[in-house]
Amino acid sequence: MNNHATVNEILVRLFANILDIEEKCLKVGEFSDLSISEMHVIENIGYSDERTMSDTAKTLKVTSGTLTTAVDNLIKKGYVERRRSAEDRRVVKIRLTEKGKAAFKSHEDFHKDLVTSALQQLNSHEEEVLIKVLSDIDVFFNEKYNFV
Amino acid sequence: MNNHATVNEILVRLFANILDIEEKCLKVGEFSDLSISEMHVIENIGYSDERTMSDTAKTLKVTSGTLTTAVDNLIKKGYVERRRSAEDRRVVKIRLTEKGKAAFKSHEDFHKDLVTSALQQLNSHEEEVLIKVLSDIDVFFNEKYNFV
DNA sequence: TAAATATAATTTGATTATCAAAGTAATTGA
DNA sequence: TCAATTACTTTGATAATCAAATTATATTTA
Repeated sequence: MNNHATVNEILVRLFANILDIEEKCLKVGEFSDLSISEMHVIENIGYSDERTMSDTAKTLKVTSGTLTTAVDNLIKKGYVERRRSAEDRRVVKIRLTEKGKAAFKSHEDFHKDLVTSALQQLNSHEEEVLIKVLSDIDVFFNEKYNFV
Repeated sequence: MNNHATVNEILVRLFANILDIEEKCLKVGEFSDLSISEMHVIENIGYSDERTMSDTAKTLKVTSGTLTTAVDNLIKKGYVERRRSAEDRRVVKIRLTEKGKAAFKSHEDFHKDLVTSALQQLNSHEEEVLIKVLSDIDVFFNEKYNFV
């Protein structure tokens, strides 16, 4: 029970810290004209070659109106391209430009670096446990709060 | 190296999920007139009996102007009280009202529940490793990114 | 197959969170 | 004592977001 309070405190702090580190590092890097939420849109598109607006909005958990304006801005800044689908002309497909891909890669590298730094602190047994624990928690949250 | 990619993916997903769960649970609960960021202000004040505006702004990492408007709204909604310090009349002290304390407790309980749920998945050895690992990472981030 | 319904995206109008810079009032220190 | 500093608030601007209305297209159904 005491442990739970500890974990809670550490998690709250870790959470705030990570968000903060991400934001500050973005602001001093090559792609500082991107906000965190714009970077999250890029991150979301970047894992696929091409995505529809509605799928992207759904996984980002924003309304399609919100995504439309976000994508408008990313297009203006040269990170994203938009085209209408030929099969279903209601559908709009978005993909990263070369600049978008570079930003995606840079953000991925930052993430990897963060994780590598963190894992370097651990011995191989701890690393194994951490991975198991994180997967378990991930699965569990998806089940328990799947109404979300 | 492969592990790092796994940890990265899980963390990104876990992060998004936790933020989302927090927001959605807040919206269906008793204190649904509070936004997440308002709840974070309450959380920050709640650990102390009374805090100054500048200390609070600093730990929340927002400007004092931002905090002033946030506190204005929290006062309007009845969660926070503000008074000028007698010792130094430039200083403004804020504290939670009874309603604010109730909201704080409710949010704490939610956090505890989340952590308890997560920890239930683990045996005691795993739990121990998790706590050590989280503390190590927390300390490490504070050192590595303390420019932030 | 024409009309009704559903779907995908955008636009509109609003709110909230945020910042930087300017302003106000109180305190400190040379 | 008055210039500089500090603590906070106000102002004016911008980002991100939503819900609801709108437009265009596709699907279903009578």
